[in-house]
Amino acid sequence: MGVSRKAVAFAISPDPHLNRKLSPKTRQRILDAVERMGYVPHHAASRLARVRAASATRRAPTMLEHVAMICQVLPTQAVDPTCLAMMGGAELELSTMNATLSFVRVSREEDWQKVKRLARAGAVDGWLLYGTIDDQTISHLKQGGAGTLPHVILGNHRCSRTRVPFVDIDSRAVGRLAAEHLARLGHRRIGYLHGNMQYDYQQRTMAGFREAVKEFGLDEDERLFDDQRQWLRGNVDPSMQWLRATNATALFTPEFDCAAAVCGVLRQARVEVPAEVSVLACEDASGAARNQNLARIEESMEEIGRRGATLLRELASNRALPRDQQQIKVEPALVKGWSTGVLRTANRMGDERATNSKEVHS
Amino acid sequence: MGVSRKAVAFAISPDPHLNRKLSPKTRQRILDAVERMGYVPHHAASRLARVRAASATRRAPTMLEHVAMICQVLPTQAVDPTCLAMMGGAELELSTMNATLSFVRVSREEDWQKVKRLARAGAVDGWLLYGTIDDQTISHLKQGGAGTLPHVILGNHRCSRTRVPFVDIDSRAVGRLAAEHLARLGHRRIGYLHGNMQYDYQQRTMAGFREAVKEFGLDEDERLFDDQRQWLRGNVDPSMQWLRATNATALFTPEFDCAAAVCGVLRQARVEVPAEVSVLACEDASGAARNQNLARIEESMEEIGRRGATLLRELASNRALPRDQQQIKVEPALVKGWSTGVLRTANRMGDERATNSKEVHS
DNA sequence: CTGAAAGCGCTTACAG
DNA sequence: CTGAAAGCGCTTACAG
Repeated sequence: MGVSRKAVAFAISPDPHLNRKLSPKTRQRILDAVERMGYVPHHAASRLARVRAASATRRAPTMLEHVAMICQVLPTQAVDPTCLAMMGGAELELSTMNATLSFVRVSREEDWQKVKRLARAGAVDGWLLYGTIDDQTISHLKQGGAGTLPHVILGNHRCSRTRVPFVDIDSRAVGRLAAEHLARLGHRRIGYLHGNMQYDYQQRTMAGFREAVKEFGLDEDERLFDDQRQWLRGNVDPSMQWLRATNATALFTPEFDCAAAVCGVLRQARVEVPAEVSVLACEDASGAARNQNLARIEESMEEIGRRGATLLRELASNRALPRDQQQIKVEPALVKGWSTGVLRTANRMGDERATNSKEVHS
Repeated sequence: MGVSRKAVAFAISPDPHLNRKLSPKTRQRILDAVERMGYVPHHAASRLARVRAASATRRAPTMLEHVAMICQVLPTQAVDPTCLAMMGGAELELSTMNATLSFVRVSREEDWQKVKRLARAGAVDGWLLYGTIDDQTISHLKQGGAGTLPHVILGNHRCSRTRVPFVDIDSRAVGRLAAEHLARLGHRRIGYLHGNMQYDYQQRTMAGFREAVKEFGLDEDERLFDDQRQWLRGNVDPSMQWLRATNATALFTPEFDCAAAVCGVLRQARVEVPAEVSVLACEDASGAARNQNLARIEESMEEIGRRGATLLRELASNRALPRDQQQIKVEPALVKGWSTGVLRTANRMGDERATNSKEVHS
């Protein structure tokens, strides 16, 4: 080939810094040859050899090869689509850097031994954290000697420390977006069917919604906020009483997979969507196949995973990343659908039957 | 400590064969000391050193340290609770052997490069396969040089080769169990609300059901088989027409998460469960928190993952495992709940209103 | 710019 | 049974 062993090492190195030491043309020639021969460096060998380099230069390795996703969930809670969507996104991103993603479930105290073990064995270069993450989780991570490795929290968390790196949905923007979209369609009385309000994101979503309601001069009426429970249970009568009493012309459901139930209740009550009442949903963007093309605000759990992996790589190579770049908020996106429409002048419920309303379900 | 380096290596080796070379007492003493000092062998180093041993003895390494779960799903299909439940089970089992589980999503043809790379890098000791697995998947696996590693298919697959190792639910037993349970309660006309019947497991479930219907001398009436679609959509009238026409006194819903919709339709039609009609569901055992304590047949996806990991370990250490031990069927379990009851002599629909029927929903 | 050489932290065959 | 020693396949500092 006429190239040195070192040049090959430079070319195939996952470190772009080393790649650049070769001319792009030479590098490509080497990569082609390597590809042709199907050569892949032995993982354990390169990892071991790099240990020396790391200790010689007295800095931690800057490469992100093996990432473990720690899912801290209750022992009973096995099924969690959100978690898998984030894993999918993280794996997608990591695979472009030839890195792998391991899954580590932590339910009980002693499960942290697994994490400690991985760290001490030098088997992991960074952590992604998902689930009920709080200060205690982080201190667990530090204890095992795993704290010298970079970590990023995915999604909601309850850490009080200000410098904890995370990627989450911009929940405030979700609430704002909802109010804005419906306001633009002329709605003034928007019903807000909220969840249990135990979580931060629920509070933030509502705060963003209230802000926008004020900003757009919509009706500020506390009665417009209702618990989603009655609707989820399919209790038609109380739901309809509330709807009539509040005179809401649009409904916003900030929790995933709630809008379908709401539409079901409205259908049973023969309330036409969107002619009489508009419905705006929230969905995970990757669950697109499931929904019924409702108008919705999409929050991409996959994107959280992707961005988490990217952030982790940056933290691995540059510990002094500015704080605002360590705290990433993923923007939600409004996706149009059949279930919202322009406010009609007289679409208080029961005042009229819309003449050319669309069929509400497929 | 007064023990040799070799003794320590033997004691901490993940290979039980080596562990046994020491007296249990000595081994425990060493393990305690190791634990106290928090020593964990460097992963890459031990892996590399073992390469020599493997090539010297001319056999593949028998240890299962790193397992990758290949999820072959459509690019759009990100959310899949079943997959995560299996991963959880596999990770649980693997963690007891100090092994890790990586997640590799394969959606497009070129994603197989990732698998190939992992195999060539010697980074993986075995594969778990999930998703739309067929003969082509297996040949993909073999091509990358990854075929020398053991693999186990989790759940449903379409491989025609007879010796493919897998762990799956015993679907036949699901159908049998349903018919048996309802027959014992005195039911003779059981409605079967089936899915799209595209998959093998759907065919097998129905076959098992038909077998048991014959065995228990229940009514064999083709009209008792109905597509679940009308019920899932909440179309009350056609569903009720079918129910009245068939005179079914019990309904079995073999697909996950279908029974709740069926109960909803019955509630709307004011048909009391179980006084007038019994409902028997199918659920993932780990999704227990979700269901409403319906009578159900539980299929444990987590168990599939666990057994898959165990089988993989056996394959890794013993390639000549008898075929019947490579093909594992996990037994479903009947879980009692409020939604099935003993057949009343006169509980044809509408003949009477049960006097002391239970409240049907929480 | 290149090549030979040391060494990463283990495992294990081998000599004592 | 024990200890010293070779070597796994890489990376990279170093001498040429």
